[in-house]
Amino acid sequence: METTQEDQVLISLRQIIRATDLYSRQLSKQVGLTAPQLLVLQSIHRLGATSISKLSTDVSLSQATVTNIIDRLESRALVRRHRSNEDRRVVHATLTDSGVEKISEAPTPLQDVFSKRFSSLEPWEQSMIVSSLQRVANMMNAEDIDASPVLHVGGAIDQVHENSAS
Amino acid sequence: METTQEDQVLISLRQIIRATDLYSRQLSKQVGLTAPQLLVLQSIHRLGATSISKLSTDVSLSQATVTNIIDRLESRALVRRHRSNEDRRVVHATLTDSGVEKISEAPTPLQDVFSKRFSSLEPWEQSMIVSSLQRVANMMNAEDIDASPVLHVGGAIDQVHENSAS
DNA sequence: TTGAAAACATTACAACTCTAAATAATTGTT
DNA sequence: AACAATTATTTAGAGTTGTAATGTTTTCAA
Repeated sequence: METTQEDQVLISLRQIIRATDLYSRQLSKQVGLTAPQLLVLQSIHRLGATSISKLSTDVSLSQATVTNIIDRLESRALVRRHRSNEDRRVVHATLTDSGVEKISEAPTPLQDVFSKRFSSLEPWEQSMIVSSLQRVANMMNAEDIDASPVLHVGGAIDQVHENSAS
Repeated sequence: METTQEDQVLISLRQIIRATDLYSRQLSKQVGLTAPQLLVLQSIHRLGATSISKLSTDVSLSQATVTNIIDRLESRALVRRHRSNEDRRVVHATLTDSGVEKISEAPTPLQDVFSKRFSSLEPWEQSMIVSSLQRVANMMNAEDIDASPVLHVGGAIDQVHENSAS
């Protein structure tokens, strides 16, 4: 039986998902934070005091999951919760001092190896990979997008808004 | 603040992982099987009576996880276990009749939308996506593979087999 | 042959993840 | 003002996943 292109997609995806998970656990040992925890922390850092729901869409996790993660972060005093005054339904999360500190000492949420190798690729290669990933993500979420004409492949690749100007 | 290419990778990845998870749950409602369960079932179908460890590398999951999944499959009589006679350490898993039936009625382990849209892409587009995914997977696993500069798309998959006895 | 090391599988445990239901607060309608 | 509908978050419950520890069986060497 031969492997189709689609099979290859599936295989790669599983490997990627697994690698991501393994790295998360490794991270947890080294820094004391799992990848999703770090992700949420960074998101709070970036967005300022935001609602749980905003965080949830930002990191692509359900509200319940974010609540769960914040529970843990709060119990370690990396994050603090307080209800908004304008709208007492919403809960704002902010970083504590140790939360900020923790972020600064933490590595990337992606494998270091990956970062290193990825950044050493040619810009066009990076773009190709990014646009492929985006296409896959898009094709998977395509419930609403029924006939979305977007994504003209040619344009997608040229879309290099980042010029590695280091 | 600007999003780098690497950020884009991370974002897409999270979306893909989430989409995969959501689909798995949807599948579970429709067919009564989660994606990894289906995956394991198909793997047994394809490989014949194999050991747990072979299955585990085939579907990119840990042994413990496969054991766990097989527990569930066995309790539903989709799979049967029996110890090998040649080597009584290993456990073989085989499909029952209802297991085979289940497979035939199950959809792809990937979103139907995805399959549909992916298969409607031009061959070169498919190849580009596959090779991008493979590169990502490889860059993430790159512990052993130290300086492998090139990925010949065809052969890339076999590389992952090797699991170093350092 | 016997004992140590290795290989295979399972168990125990902890984290993550989701959906659905429950709780709390706001908004809109009458 | 009171009640319904909506919005935001949390809780409850179940499945997936991995590591570490455990129990078996095999292999190998003295």
